Amino acid sequence: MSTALLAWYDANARVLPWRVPPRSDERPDPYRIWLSEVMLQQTTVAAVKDYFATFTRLWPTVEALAAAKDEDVMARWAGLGYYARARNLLKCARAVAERGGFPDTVEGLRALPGIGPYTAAAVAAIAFGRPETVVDGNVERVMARLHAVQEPLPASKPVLVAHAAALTPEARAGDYAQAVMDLGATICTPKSPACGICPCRAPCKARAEGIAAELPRKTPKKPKPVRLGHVFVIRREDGAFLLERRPDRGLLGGMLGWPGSDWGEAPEFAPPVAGALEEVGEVRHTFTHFHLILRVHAGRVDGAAPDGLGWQRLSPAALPTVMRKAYDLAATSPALNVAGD
DNA sequence: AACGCGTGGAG
DNA sequence: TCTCCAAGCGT
Repeated sequence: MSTALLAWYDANARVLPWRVPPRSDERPDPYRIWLSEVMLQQTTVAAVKDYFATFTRLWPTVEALAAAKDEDVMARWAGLGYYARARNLLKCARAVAERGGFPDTVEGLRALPGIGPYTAAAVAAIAFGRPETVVDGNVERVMARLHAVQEPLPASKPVLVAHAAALTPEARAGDYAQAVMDLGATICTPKSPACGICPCRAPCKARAEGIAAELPRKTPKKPKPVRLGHVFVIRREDGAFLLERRPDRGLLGGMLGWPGSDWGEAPEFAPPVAGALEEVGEVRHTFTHFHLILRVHAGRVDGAAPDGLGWQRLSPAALPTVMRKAYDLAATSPALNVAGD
């Protein structure tokens, strides 16, 4: 099994910016492997590519990243989502720089901020050649199909991990891990797997039973409630905007945002500064666990910034997506007149 | 253990 | 429009 998969990988490995081709003499850079793995947590390759290029250009080494300012790293992460990753990325980089390099064992890696079972195993296997079992969503899907596991996730996870461990080879564990992930991304896909060209079709039980596309089963998710909120996009005559730095914990933690109401059924709201503001419309955005309708108020106002808020020049790219949507709407309205002067 | 935590693309 | 989902982690 693992032999056939490695042979397939040798011929079909995707070319990725953080990856060293199979059978190459080049050793992967642990920093780049770690950075890519953190960015790829619950995030597609397509979404990660530009961010990876920017981060490695600005901060080519873990020491450089460790020396970066928090606000710069958060601004560059904006739009990628799951912002706790960026906060933990910095904590981790500083811990690694302090100790003089990445640990080369799963136990050492696992102790670092933002590195869980998956990322620790992936870095240990890919960057350090250790025979660790790497289990991500792809591996779960491939194992569920190979062994026709009917039990739904997440209850079946321990069984899938055991199957994955039984198949992990001593040699080339990093290539093997990447091979399963490439297989899951290109052939053993969630919706319509290409079983006809799969290097693992011979031993695959789900394929034999004709139920590959139905596995892995998953326990149904809860419906998402709809919440309502109000934000104020306020611009001063000199072009500065009134912004807040959100607290480190919770939704959009550590990111820039527009001042406004809580988000709920019918939240109270009041402008943070007095002046002429008008409601310019609403934007919709879906988070992991709720839908949001955000009413956007905008205007040009001067005045002292209340506690917790500050006037600053704005690069819209530094905003998380929901806040950038509000900005984009406000920027097209006469109330803000961004283009007018 | 179950839930909170983003986003954009595919179907 | 809507649901699902993509190389998970922290609490």
